[in-house]
Formats: sequence, C-alpha cells, structure tokens
Amino acid sequence: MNIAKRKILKAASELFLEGGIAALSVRSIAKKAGVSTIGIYSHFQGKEGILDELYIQGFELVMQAMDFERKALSAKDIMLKGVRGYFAMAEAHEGHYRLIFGENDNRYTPSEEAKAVAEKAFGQLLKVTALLLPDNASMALKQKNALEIWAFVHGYVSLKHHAVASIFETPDWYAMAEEAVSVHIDAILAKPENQP
Amino acid sequence: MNIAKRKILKAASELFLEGGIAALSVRSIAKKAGVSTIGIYSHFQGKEGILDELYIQGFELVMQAMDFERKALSAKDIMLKGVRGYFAMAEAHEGHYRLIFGENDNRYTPSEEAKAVAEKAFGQLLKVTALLLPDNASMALKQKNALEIWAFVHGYVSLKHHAVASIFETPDWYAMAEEAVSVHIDAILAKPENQP
DNA sequence: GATTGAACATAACAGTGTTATATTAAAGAA
DNA sequence: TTCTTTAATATAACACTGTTATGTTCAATC
Repeated sequence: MNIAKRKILKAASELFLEGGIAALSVRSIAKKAGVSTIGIYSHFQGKEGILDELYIQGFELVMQAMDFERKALSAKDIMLKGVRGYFAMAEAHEGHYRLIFGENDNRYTPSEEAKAVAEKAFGQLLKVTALLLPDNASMALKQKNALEIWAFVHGYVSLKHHAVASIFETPDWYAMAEEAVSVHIDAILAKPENQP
Repeated sequence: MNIAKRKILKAASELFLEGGIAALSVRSIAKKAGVSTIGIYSHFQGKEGILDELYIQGFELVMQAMDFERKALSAKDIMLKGVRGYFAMAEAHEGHYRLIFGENDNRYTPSEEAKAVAEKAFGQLLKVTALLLPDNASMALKQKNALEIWAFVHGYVSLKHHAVASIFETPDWYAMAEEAVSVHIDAILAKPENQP
C-alpha cells in the first residue's frame, strides 16, 4: 500500500472515529490527508471504497471482540463472553457498528470483498454456536441457532440507538440484554432437537 | 390541512413508497406535488418535517399491525399474532421500517412529536407483554420483557436487510423468527419472577 | 382600503460525490 | 539511458443536495 493510500485511509479513520459517517466527505478526507480529492478515486474508486474499508474494519472489530481464550469455559460461558465482547465493541465503536448494520446511509452497498468479511464474522459466531449443539448438528441447524443469537444481541444494540431507548431508566442496558440472551441460550440448550 | 400541504405529503408518500428515502429530494417532492420547493419549508419546516410525517406513518403502521381482535386467544397467542403482524408490516413497508429504525440517514433525528408516536407504539407492545405477566408485575418488569420481545423481533427484521442474509437458504425467514420468539416467550413464561 | 402575515416562485448559496482535463511521476520496455 | 505507457495527481467543472434570500402575491384582519 503506498503512502498516499495510507494517508487517506488514516485520515478517513480518524474523521470517522470523531464524527461518524457525517464527517466523511471526500473533501474533508482529502484535506486531512494532505492530498487532493482525486486520490480517493484512484486509490479507493471513490467514497464507496473508503466505506468498504471501514465496513471491513467494523467486522474485524466484531471478530476481535469474540476472540478470546476458551479453555476451562463451558459452551454457554463461551457464548456469553462473546456476547459481552460484542456489546463492548458495539459501544466502543458506535460509528463502525452503525455502518456495518446500515444505520447510516442506505445508498451504501458493501462490495463483495466487504461482504465476505461479514460472512467470515458470521462464520465465527457459527463456530461458537456449534459448541452449544450436538456434534452431529446439521449446518442448517447451526445457522438457525447462530442467527437466533445474533438477532437477539443485534436487536438490543439497535434499540439502544433508537429514540425510544430514552424511555428506559435502566442502569445497565447490556447487563439486561445479556441476561435475556442467557435465558434464551438455556432455552436453546433445552430444545429436544438440540440434544445429542 | 390546506391543499398545498396535502399535495406535498401525498407526493412525498408516493415517492417514498416507490423509491424509499433516496427518492425524497425536496425538488422531486415539489415537482411531483406541482408546487415550488418553498412550500416544503413553509408547511413542513423543511425536509425533516416530511421525514417526521413518514416516521409517524411508520409507527402507526406498526400499531395497526398489532391491532386485532383478542377474544379467545391466550396471552402467548396474542403476542405471537402481534409478532406476525409486525413481520408482515416490516416486509410490506420496508421503506417505513428502515426510516423508523434509522437505517436510512443518521442525520435525521425524529421530532418530539414523532418520538411520542414511537413511544405510543412501545406502549402497545407493553400492554400485550403485560398479558404474559402476573397482574402485579411492576412497570420495570413489563418494560424489560417488552424490550426483550422487541429486540428479538427487530433483530430478525434488521438482519434480513443485512448483507449476510443471503447466506441463508431458508425458505421462510419470518417463520423461523416466529418459532425462535415463541421459544423465548415460553422461557419468559417459565421464569420464576414472572409467576403469579 | 390599508396593513400584516402567510404562501409562493425563483435564484442563490454552500455543501455533496463524481467526472473531465491537463500535468507530472513512475514503471516498463527497448 | 531513453522513450513510451500507465498511474497518480491538482484543479475545475458538473449535477445534485437542503436551505436561505429576495421579491411578489394572496388572504385575513382592522
């Protein structure tokens, strides 16, 4: 990666961290990087390319948050630790979270490369979910259960960003969310179809 | 409401239904309504006012979807019917759904009036959730459980809009979602804290 | 009828992502 | 090393965005 490309990406990442996607105009990125706007087109094929890089960063942050030492933990505890990591990431990197879940601009469509990273992240969740299921569980069953967990945790993050979140006086949104997910994991473990 | 205001709102609604928020520029709305752009500022205080009207429409659609005859249904069945209505609405009115959950433009912030309608919709969900709980359940317990259901169902809708949704070969996303929610409702009903 | 405020048309403003044009720099071939 | 081709670059222009400014017309009130 050449110097200008690196400078552009660094400038974009910094602006994004400070001000989210609203701070990311091609002129402000170019200015901060000390180059002209054309660099964004030659190196990144336009603003979409910048957004793709940030999207990929976002899912990499998701994967990192769920990457930890698993020894001596039960399957449920591994999942819950992953869920906690996911919530921590969502809170610490709100701009990235909003970008990867399309809470910014529905005109942005991730590239195939960016989508592949999203799928990889889901693959990680799938592996953790498989720990909850019998060894001979089908791929469809694993996917179904992984999606279930993801829908639940993402739902909590998304609603926290919502206008109605202010109705809740809850001291700790994510503790509440974790407890609900924990109950659901128990329900998954108790399902007849999920027995060895 | 005067004629121009009505024409503008009608034009905006039609454009929105066809092309989502991307179709809603003040010039295209004004042109379709047969007025100049200034009407959007005098009648709606700008584009935000149009978005507020559509946001309010969106939550009204949510409330309608969950409004049905409840006689002869158990508390769980009432909730599941509401969940089905919610999914049907989310599918039939994707533009509205994306708008009310911020999947469009994070520069749009709902007005106090629009937020009040969102809160009203949550109040409806709260009433249905209360049916699952003992009569003496506290407001906090009701809110917690209502949020749980909402997080789950919204999570499924949101992930259906996501790039990773294409991984799933599932014939019926929402049937799968409903089943997961049903399991969770059972888990809620089984909780010691939720017993009469 | 005169005054005031609202509604309205149009132009201009400041911003957006992108493309066009010309120039310079870098890489590859002879 | 020199020449040719390609890539990178600066700048201006384009078409679009939401909004404000300016002036005119309309409607309501006195």
